[in-house]
Amino acid sequence: MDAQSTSMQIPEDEKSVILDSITIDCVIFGFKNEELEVLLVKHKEGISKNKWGLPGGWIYENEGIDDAANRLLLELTGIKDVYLEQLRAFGAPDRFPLSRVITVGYYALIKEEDYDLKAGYTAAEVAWFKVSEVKDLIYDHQQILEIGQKRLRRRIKQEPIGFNLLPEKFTLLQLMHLYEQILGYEMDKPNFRRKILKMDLLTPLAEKQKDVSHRAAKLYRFNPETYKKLLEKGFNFEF
Amino acid sequence: MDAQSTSMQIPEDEKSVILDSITIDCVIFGFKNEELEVLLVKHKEGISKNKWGLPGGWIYENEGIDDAANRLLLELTGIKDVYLEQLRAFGAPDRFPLSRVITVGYYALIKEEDYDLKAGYTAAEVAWFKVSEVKDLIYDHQQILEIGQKRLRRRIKQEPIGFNLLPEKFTLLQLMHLYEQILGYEMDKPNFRRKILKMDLLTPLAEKQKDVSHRAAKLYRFNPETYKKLLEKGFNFEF
DNA sequence: ATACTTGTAGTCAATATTACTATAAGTAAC
DNA sequence: GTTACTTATAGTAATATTGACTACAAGTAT
Repeated sequence: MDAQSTSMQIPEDEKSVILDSITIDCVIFGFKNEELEVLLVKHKEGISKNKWGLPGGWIYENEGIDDAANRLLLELTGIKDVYLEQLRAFGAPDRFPLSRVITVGYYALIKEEDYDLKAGYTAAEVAWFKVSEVKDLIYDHQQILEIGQKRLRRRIKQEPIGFNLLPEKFTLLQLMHLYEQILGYEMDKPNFRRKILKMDLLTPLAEKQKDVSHRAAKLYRFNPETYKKLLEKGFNFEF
Repeated sequence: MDAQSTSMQIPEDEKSVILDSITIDCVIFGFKNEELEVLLVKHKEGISKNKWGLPGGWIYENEGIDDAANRLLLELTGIKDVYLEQLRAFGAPDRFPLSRVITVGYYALIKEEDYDLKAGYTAAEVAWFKVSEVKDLIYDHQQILEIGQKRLRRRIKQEPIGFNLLPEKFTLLQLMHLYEQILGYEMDKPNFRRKILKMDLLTPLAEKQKDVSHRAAKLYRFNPETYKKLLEKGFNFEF
């Protein structure tokens, strides 16, 4: 979202407290039906009317950019304490056609189950899209999305951040599918299982999957203590 | 370098063509005498007079931020085509005391031998410092430096970017020392040699080291073709 | 000639990876 | 309930990698 695209919505007296040539845009990833998804908003006004783009907004003058990104995310999705990391600044001189605006890209990982579409915008304006099918976003948002995907791919190989996309309880196969989806290649079930279990990162639960038409798999929970230890020591999630 | 700190140096008629609340700051790494170094400049005017900070500057209104970073680097060091990558935007509301300025951090790797200190500034204003000894930089530059180090540490484990810090011809031990310096731990010589040679990333030269008071080591050159192949396929530089 | 320093080669046990096969535990169809 | 089907989970075996070493080569300095 860029300054001019929706500036009519901002009352005059509020304009003075936001920075006017820097915006924030968020790539919000979710995972549903074995597919990586991204949350997009449809612009209502301005030159990008009726086109889809990344959710974003302005930074208040007394607010840090990370704080601004967290606030925008809360305003949009109604959830807080999500995994959120800055991608980088995007500043091609012609990235926004009406004036020189630099945007700071962020990417977030959320559990789709926790998220209620109606919390912020109405359903007509915001929706999940399969990442693989997204195209023709406004401005340079397609590029920001790509950089976000690239970052996610890198991160997931070194930190178990994938857990932010899954429900609390999940099966090993779900986790493996998440990895396959993000990394873009297939894996071997027994090998994946062995490697991830040896890391001692998952806590097995007494529970099992329900309502599946085949042998129910054991459910696991992510073990944050081991995660911390592994982070300090450094490790490799390559499969 | 922030807007106000040296604003007196900019003629009035040039002010209009730069962006006024965004700057660029560069962490320029070098490697000399087995130590990782960083290039700093001493501020001459403004509130940070006589204090050391990262070299930086403004972005022209018709210039992309990556272009601006490359230009600033050329102006400062006289060299181009260096390894340069954006770190991220730094935007704490109080990072610059006089006004709200967001800076975009970059980090560069250069071969110190290629660099002539006198090309840009005079020797009194710019100097190399051992990274381990740098402290009390202006504003949030200490943080930017740390983030730069962290990024370098990460990158060097996945891409052989270390070559950008070494001279064209180098010995295996020099390369290993570079890794040790950046990663902060010691390595085993025979094992390092074996692993890196197997990657087929180095081209052995007929030449040997000169003027050393011990057995001269063979010199190697970096092989860019293998590098490309390895990058596509993905690999691990962990030692 | 000897000590000393660094380069380079090689060894070997432990561990990890890869590509599998095999079996267990369920559901669904007949 | 027996059979087919699906997914879960266990195990195996060849191969490659790692990590901690030893040994020796090739120079310099005394």
